[in-house]
Amino acid sequence: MAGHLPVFDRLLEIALLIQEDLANFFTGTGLTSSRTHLLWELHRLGPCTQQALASALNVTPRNVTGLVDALEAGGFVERRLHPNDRRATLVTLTELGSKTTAEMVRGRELIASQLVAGFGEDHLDRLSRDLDAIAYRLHEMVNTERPSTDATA
Amino acid sequence: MAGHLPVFDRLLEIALLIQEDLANFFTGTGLTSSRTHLLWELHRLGPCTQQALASALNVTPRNVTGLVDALEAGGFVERRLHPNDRRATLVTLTELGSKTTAEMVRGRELIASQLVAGFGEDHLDRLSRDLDAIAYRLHEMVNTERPSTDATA
DNA sequence: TATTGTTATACTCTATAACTATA
DNA sequence: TATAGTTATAGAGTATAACAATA
Repeated sequence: MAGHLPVFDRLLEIALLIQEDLANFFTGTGLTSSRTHLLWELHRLGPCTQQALASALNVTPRNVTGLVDALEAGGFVERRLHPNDRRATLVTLTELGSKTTAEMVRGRELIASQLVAGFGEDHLDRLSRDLDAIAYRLHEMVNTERPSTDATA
Repeated sequence: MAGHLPVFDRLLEIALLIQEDLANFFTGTGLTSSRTHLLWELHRLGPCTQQALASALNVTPRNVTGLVDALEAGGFVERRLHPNDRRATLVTLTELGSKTTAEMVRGRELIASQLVAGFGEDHLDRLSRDLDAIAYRLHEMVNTERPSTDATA
């Protein structure tokens, strides 16, 4: 019966630490976490429209405008003409942007490997499966409209 | 050599989902995540000064002023006179605040148990230990000034 | 002199609504 | 008519700096 809270608390703690750690990692690049996130999606998606970024980041198009403005001012991305649609802009990484995302990839790998250094193959597999299960259940919980815990008035 | 990235990615995913889920849980209470966080710390610490809250939340005292203003307006907390120090205020939970934090405790336990439902005792222990190790390493990473990954210019 | 909380100011993220230019 | 991106406006979180009251 006991034993599940420690897991949850650890996960929460880890969630916060990962954020801190990642933030720490990018301090000095002049990037906020939102801008970092956009840059990361751009790296994953390749050049794309602001609409696509808005969907990927789950924010409004207006919000993307602001983030792209800032990243453009910082020299990380460029707005280019869309070949087929003159309404749209194609947001693309500049050289600095590419260098930065390459750095992000390396940093992510470094942190990832340090996190579980010394864990054997089987150990990693087992842990991965557990986390898979947990992530799956969380997805379910998020998508299931919470059945109202009767939060009082 | 391979196998650590999945773990990291899952942890990141879980981190985001937990946030979403918790946010979801408190939608309707009219509480933002920052205010929820303050309420939670107040629940953990008991009545305390804004300075103490600022330390606990790792934000500036000025920030706490704003959050307490909002929570006070919402009827969740009260500012009381500090018995020994007339400069300070003692922030305390109102009845509504206490009811809300009690709800938070229940919600946390519900989520926590659903997360690992069906995991046996040994399984939970093993997982807890793994997460302990990971949290420990993250603490180390955050506290160790990143040894400069040579982020270029 | 140091500390507690506040006012003043500013920046970032975020959202909605109305508008322009395309499609 | 619908879509892509923008301007206008607003609210929340956060920070620094200056200031009042109190220690």
